[in-house]
Amino acid sequence: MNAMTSFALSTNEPSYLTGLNDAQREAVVSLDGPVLLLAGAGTGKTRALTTRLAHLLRCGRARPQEILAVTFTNKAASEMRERVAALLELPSVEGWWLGTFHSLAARILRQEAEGVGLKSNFTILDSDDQLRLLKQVMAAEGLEEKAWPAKALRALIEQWKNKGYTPDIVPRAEVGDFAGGRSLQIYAAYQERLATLNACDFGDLLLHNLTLFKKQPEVARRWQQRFRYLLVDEYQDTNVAQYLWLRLLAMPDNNICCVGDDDQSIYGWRGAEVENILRFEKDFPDAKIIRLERNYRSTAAILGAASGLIARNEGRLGKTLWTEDDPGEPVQIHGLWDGEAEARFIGEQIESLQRDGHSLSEIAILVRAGAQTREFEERFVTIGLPYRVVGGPRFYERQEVRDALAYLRLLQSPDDDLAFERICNKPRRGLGEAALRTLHEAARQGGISLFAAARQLVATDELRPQSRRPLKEFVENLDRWREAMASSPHPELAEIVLEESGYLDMWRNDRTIEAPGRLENLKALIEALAEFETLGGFLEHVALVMDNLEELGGDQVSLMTLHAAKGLEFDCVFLPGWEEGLFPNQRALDEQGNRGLEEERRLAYVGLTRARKRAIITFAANRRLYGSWGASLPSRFIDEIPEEHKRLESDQGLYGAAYQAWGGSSFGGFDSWGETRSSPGMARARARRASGTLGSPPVIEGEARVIESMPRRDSRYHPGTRVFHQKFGYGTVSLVEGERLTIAFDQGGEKKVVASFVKPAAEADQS
DNA sequence: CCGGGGTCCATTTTT
DNA sequence: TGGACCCCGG
Repeated sequence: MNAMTSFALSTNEPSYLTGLNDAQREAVVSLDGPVLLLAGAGTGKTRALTTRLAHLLRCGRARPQEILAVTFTNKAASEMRERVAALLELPSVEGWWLGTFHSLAARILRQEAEGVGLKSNFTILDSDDQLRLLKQVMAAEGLEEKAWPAKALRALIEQWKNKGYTPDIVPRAEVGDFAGGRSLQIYAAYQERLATLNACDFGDLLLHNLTLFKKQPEVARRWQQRFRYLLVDEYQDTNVAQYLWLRLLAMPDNNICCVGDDDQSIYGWRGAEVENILRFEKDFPDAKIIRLERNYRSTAAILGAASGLIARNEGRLGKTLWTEDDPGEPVQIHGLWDGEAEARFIGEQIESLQRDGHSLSEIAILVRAGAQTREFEERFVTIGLPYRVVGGPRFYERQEVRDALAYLRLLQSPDDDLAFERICNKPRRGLGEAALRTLHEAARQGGISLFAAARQLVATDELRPQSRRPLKEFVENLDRWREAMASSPHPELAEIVLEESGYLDMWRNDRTIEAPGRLENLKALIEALAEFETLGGFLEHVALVMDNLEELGGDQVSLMTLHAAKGLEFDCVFLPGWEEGLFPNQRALDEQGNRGLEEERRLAYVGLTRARKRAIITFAANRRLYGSWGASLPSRFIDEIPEEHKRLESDQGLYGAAYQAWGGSSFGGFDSWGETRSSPGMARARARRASGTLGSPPVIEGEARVIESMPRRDSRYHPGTRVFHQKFGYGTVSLVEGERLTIAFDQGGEKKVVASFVKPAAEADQS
């Protein structure tokens, strides 16, 4: 131990320990041996974890290079990096072994690639590449794609990899009859293809690590000795492969600290094993278990509601969250007539909160399934309430970005066949299917890559001139650009490539509404490129950090799934759609039984505990599902929230009627309850009839206020005016009612929109 | 090579 | 209901 630091420790406590509660402090200073830190929602787990890391260094137990700190997401990793750097007053923690499972495994694998038959510069394929490769393999195996969807096989292989199975050790029982029982054979062929391509998919990163450590114990030993202390975040989300990897690396000293919350395990369907955390004490017999139970986030009422709910689950490790906070308001529960009324109600509540000075960014709507956001979006567009949907398509997954990346990958590694295939005819160069088939044939025969085959082929007359000419030009271009890599900085090179290949022109000439956005994205990509030293470094980043470029909007309500909300918090949280079948989700129940129900309940727990001050649950008595209407029952989870922590806001007996239904009594008051299905038209008519009596403020009131708050009447719009809307693109005004415009959008049909949300098409064109 | 139209399907999602 | 995907016609 370093003399200086131990001196500091013995005389006065390090400053970073002040302000921690007893449990947190214990979590920080219990450095040796296995520690399980059970950290309930909002109990300051990240703080404990980062402080522990800082403490390990400060008291000289380990040097940065000897600590392995693992998270699940890039977001969590960067947050941890920032906080550790801040704690230790370092400019950055560059080079430390702090990252996601995948990035850390990739880093190890780059150093050990030969051990599993790869070269150190292997390519990391994302799931899109993976799918295309799999399709090729399946075709080669003579499987009909229609009968056996490649996506299903990808899912199967992913499951196997999650469990740590290489093709040679997949248990018989795990092989279903997919592809006529040949799934395992295809898995093996797929792995072989990957090896030939010098490529890995995400699952391989960990799997290769496991294989390597198993086959070469001395390599394993080297890494075990290197990492003297391990920190693991969100341990309840680990799958078998990750678990095995951690156990291996932790040996022999088992200085491993796992942080997690069994009650927040919501990724079972993705291979996460709650059992990992439940079994911790058995895995590590001398483990120390520390509970963080003091909550710093929510009111006592919210905690009471959430705790009461989660207590229904069996097989928990058990925690009792408490707070010194005010009881606050009980959780509100509102029954509404249908989804439309629900959206209207929540819209009004938000406007009311806004009037009371609440910031929209402190309000979230958390739904069970992504499709539920739609109804809210429509409503919010109509009333002009700013919102953002969290978790849309991610930046590096966009078509244009992936195309551009394929160009860069092809420069970096000429033998990247998947990249070659992706862009050899983008923009169109007349290299269609026929030409590609010839190329594939030549490549297979010569045992070379597509690019190498192309180079050979253009020197012969095997291809017809219409293909040979553009292919020759393509090959020459690639050669030229690759030469330019030496002299031009890579952002500049990227620009040259995209320009000279005609790729940028392709989008400039594209008349669809997406085109300008795509060009923007390409610009952003080039800017991102500038932040990296090398092209290779950038590509590694892209492969593993499929991040969204954080769009910093103004003051907006957040709309997202419950899953996406994990780890976030808001003053006020709306939880719509708490209905049997929707939430808990019927499919989860059907497929997983009680296990599924418990995971749904944990999801409900996660939802409630996102709220700091206020949580509002709603349910609809009628819900349109897949186009047809059905009556729905309030979720059993509503019933499970302790009485003293909830307030039932019964509208015209709707709530009571529906709610009592759970107790087995009949639904009174509504003649439609008996019907299970009815036509949309009828339901709509009923909804209209009912909305006036449901006690929600009449629609007109809300809209009148919106109109008042408008600066002045905008006379720029008339029927026939061309306009542009941020989300819907271009359209033509068909009706003007004060500030409310009815617009026929070129894509997406007719919608009612507040005038301030659009601008004349002519203005949009200029920018 | 595009788009119209038919068909099928329908949690949750990170790396 | 709506989207994703596929097939075929112009």
